[in-house]
Amino acid sequence: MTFAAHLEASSKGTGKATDPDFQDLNPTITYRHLYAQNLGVRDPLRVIALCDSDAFYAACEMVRLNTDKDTPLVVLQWDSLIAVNYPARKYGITRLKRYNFKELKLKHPDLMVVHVATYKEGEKEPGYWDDVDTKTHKVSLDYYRRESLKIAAMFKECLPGVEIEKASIDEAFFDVSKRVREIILERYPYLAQVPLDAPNGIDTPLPPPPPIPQSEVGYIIPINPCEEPKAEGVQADEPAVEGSSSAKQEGGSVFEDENQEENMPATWHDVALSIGAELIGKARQHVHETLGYSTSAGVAVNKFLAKLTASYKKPNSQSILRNSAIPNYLRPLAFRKIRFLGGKLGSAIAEEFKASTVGDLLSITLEDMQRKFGEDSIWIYEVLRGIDRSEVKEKKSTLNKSMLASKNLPTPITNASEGYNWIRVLAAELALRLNEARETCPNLWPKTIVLHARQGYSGLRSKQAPFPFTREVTVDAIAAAGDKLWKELVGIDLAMKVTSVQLAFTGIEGAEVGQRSIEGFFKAGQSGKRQRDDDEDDRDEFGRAFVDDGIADEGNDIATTSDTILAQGNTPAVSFVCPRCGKRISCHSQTMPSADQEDQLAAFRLEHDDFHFAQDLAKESTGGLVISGPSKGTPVGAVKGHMGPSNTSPKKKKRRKERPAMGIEKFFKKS
DNA sequence: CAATGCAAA
DNA sequence: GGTTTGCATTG
Repeated sequence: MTFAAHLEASSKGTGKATDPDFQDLNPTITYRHLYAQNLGVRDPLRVIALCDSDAFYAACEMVRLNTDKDTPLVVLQWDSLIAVNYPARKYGITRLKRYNFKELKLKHPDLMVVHVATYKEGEKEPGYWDDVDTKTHKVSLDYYRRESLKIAAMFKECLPGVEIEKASIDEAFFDVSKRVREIILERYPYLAQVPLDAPNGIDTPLPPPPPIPQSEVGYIIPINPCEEPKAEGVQADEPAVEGSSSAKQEGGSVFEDENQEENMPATWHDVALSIGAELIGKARQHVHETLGYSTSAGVAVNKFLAKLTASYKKPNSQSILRNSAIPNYLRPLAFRKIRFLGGKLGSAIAEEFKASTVGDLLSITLEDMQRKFGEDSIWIYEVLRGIDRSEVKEKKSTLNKSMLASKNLPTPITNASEGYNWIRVLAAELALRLNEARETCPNLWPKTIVLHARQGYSGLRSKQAPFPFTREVTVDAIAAAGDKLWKELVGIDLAMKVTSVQLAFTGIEGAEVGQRSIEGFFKAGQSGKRQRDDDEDDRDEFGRAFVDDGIADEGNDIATTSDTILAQGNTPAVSFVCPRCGKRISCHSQTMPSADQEDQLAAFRLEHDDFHFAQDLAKESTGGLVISGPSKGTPVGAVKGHMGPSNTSPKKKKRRKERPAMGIEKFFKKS
């Protein structure tokens, strides 16, 4: 085939992309695109997947109790259902309704009803008790968190070279573009070189994709959704009682489309999506086989569409949304189903434009949208047209930045001692969770502790305080800090009854999981960074000599020490000088044991190290622009906003500029 | 940094 | 609906 013919084909043969509402869904893909490594969100071969666990909490309990896969099971939290597995949905059980335990058992003798694990007053660890009472117990989701971590780790292992962003306890986004690109080049080696007769060299469009049938990669959403304008399953909570979705389980290998040509890849991006789906499908299968969790996935060109696609068919299946199918898929969709449009913003938009579907909003111009909802609502405009430039950003560690233990009090408490009692329970949970996290990441500590409380009908109010670093984080220490906050927040006079108490750690930082331990860290700190090469006379900027304190191990000329200086009164200090910037960082405290000070210093050092790392990254992407001077407290986040070219996410709505006179009030009112 | 609010699962 | 989490905004 001549290239003139290719060009002809790529401009004319894809008539579907001419829909004026949906442009850019079928960009020409050239050899340059195929070879490029850093196209990021502009990659025309981008493949993103979202994978979520089916009825996750219920699945966890099934694994824990080793039930048969067909056992109907529900998870209870007090009197409400928080998870219903698919076999149980066949009974018409949904999460929304309220049930009581005995009622359920009577109606369905074979139904397993499990109450979530709870902390009991006084008990050190959560457990599955049969006498749960919201007055004395507190829910524990620890088991689910751990299982979630296992699944994430397995996905990571199965998918080398894939960016993974854990989006919640049961969901993750995958950017498989890189790996897919490699596979395309392996499978279609004739693409590895630009043909000699290519008219535009590397900017020549690729030849047409091979007409291989894509069969085992998942359900391909048709371009023309025949007699089913609304995709079933877009509603997350829809009970699977109808034959519709239960009849076609294992959708991965079943096609209802009689038109086989529909399933032929029409573009190289379609091929890429199929390869991405293969990768995800294999990983999902491995997770299913080894951990026992079934999942559903969506594969599409961006995060928002992947997320939407994942709910097309559940459970235990995956779907692919090709670009050509986007317009017809989106138009009838209730736009409130779109991520970040499900809340107040979504209802404000619905009201403003008297709209409910994506199609209803396509007639709204960008200008109108921005006039009503601020400059940044270009994000909304684009998302309605299938465009989403947000990146899949892998978190550095799987550790969360905050840890919250909370308890709602159906029977409000009226005296301080009850308050302290609950704080102890919450503190016990936090202690357990933090210390567990420290098993894999020893130098981990929360910068602050926060207490929230709701009194009467007012909203949540909060008080926070710095949380000191200690080697052992004890229940007592946390509870003491919590009690102090309680006094500031609610005082001793409980005229207003307390209906909710939450205790949280925030600003949790430390090394990465299983990466650098404290010892390893000192080694890592010097490797790769020259500077202090031959300077054996270790002196800081004040000329004080460093003393080896035994922490840094043999042959290690690291600038860390427990020198005692008397800079601040009589405060003993532990300090080090950064070999890169010469800054001295020290830790002083009258009360802290010196071992703890050293640990804290190690953490400071790590943080400082991270700062340099972040700064190096920033230099790469800003052409050497230094963002700010290094300091003890500068977190990795300093680089935020400089990382990607266009990481447009819904984040903030309106800013700086004058707020539009109209529309804003109702946006902030509750619906 | 402290406090509050929004959104999501 | 209850229990988390993360993020943005405002002071």
